[in-house]
Amino acid sequence: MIKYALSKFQELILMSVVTRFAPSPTGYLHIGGARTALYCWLHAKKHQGEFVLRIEDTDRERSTDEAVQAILDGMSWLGLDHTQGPYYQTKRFDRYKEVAEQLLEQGDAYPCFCSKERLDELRETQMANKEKPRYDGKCRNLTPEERDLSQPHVIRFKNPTEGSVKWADAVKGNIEFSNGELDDLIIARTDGTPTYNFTVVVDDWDMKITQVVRGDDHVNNTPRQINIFKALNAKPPEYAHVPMILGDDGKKLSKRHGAVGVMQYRDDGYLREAVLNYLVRLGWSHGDQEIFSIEEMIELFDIHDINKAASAFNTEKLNWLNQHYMKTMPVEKVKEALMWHLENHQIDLTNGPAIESLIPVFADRVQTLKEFANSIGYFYADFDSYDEKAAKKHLRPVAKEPLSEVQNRLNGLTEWQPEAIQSAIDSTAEALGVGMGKIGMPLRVAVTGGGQSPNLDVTLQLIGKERVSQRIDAALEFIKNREAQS
RNA sequence: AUCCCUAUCGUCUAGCGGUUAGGACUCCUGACUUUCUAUCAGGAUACCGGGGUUCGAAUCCCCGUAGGGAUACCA
Repeated sequence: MIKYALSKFQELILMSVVTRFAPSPTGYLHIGGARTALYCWLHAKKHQGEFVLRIEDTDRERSTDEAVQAILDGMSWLGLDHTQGPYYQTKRFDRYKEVAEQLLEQGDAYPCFCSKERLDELRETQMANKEKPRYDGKCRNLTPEERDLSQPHVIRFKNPTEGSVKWADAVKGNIEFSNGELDDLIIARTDGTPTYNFTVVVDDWDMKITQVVRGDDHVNNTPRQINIFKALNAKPPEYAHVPMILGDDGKKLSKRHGAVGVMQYRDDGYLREAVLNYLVRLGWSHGDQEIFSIEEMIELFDIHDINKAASAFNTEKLNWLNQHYMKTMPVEKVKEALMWHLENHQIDLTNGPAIESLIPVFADRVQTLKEFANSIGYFYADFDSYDEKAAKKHLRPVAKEPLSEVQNRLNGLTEWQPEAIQSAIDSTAEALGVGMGKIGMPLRVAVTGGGQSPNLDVTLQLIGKERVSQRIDAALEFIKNREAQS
């Protein structure tokens, strides 16, 4: 007990956890990035550590302010708040330059004067000879006299040629690369701007990142980065390379798959709780548990339990989770998320029942908030036409008598409550000697305009007594007109 | 071409040398029912292939196969 408490304590002072999410602002925050961000956030939260947001915008051609905003929006919608940053790499150029100088001085980097043309040619010959394309080190051993720094040049990192780089990846396990596979990568371009593999190392080092959680497309960059860390005499962080997310069809995620930007999920009517729960379970698990509150995620999450294999995104399961949360979350919380969609659908809440009373009755019949907003129009506004099929089937001359009879009984009610409404309907069916189907459906179509709705008792109650009576009148009128036409 | 990674129901996954291979989504059947749902109860479906190691392999090793990633003055 004491031993445990002590080690826990030591762990805290010895290495307080710092994770980072480091997207490049070339587009919206996509679902794969969101999951990576969630894992980073969870790991930091679990260990009461720091979560750094860093914008990797060194590629000025492709980075945009809109994309930065989209990423910020996505993160904040999901509630993945950072404790540091956002840092922008473009604001740290001086620092990168300084470190590059250091490497140059140490002899761990060198200027390279090879032209792009020569490099392209080199690559082509190597490909033709079925070799792995890589820089041949032409400028690696130039003498100081041979280096004319007034000429255009890049700076390359002098990668070790012998031995290998290995690390224990938190998700993939032991990985080893032979240095012979690596070449001397460019750390500064001709215009002096730093490149990715270099800035990442400097930043992860400066920001004291303890766990790098990122997409597994970075596995191949890791040995290069570790070598730079070594040259800088710095300790590399722990790496956790999470596999990518595939589309519904098992293919690489792309625009074809529809909702790939995180904000699109909000627009499509998903609750952030559902998206988070879905994402955490996609590629990570804790036994058989499917439902995780944010608190449970933080408590139970462990980067070592992340799955090694890529996983396909399954909208049906997301839908199920979304409905689950609509059914189980406090009504107030659901309402909060729902409001945006109601405004979108131009539903005037002043002209109908309290939206809170609709949430429990609709939560178990729709899967998204969008669908929700789409289904409740008749509580707030009169409709000017019926669903064609439903009307054809149920608003027929035979329905006239049941409709007027039930209207009479409903009008006579002193108490407009589900029980009373239900008994009015029941007694109508009984009095006329017909089944429920003969009265229920015409009534449903009359008051909702369509063939689907919650139970009639609550539906009628929520629509309101007066409105129900008016709509039955309208339905009777509709039937008469129809009779006259045929 | 080379290097790296991966492989359990259709999908997400549990499993970490001995299990009737478990759960969830989806699907099917039944119950409930005035519609659509929801709910409850059943059911179907999986260890990529081949070799080893072992008394015993989904699990460890090797070789294939398939998929993915990387080999940029992108990140």
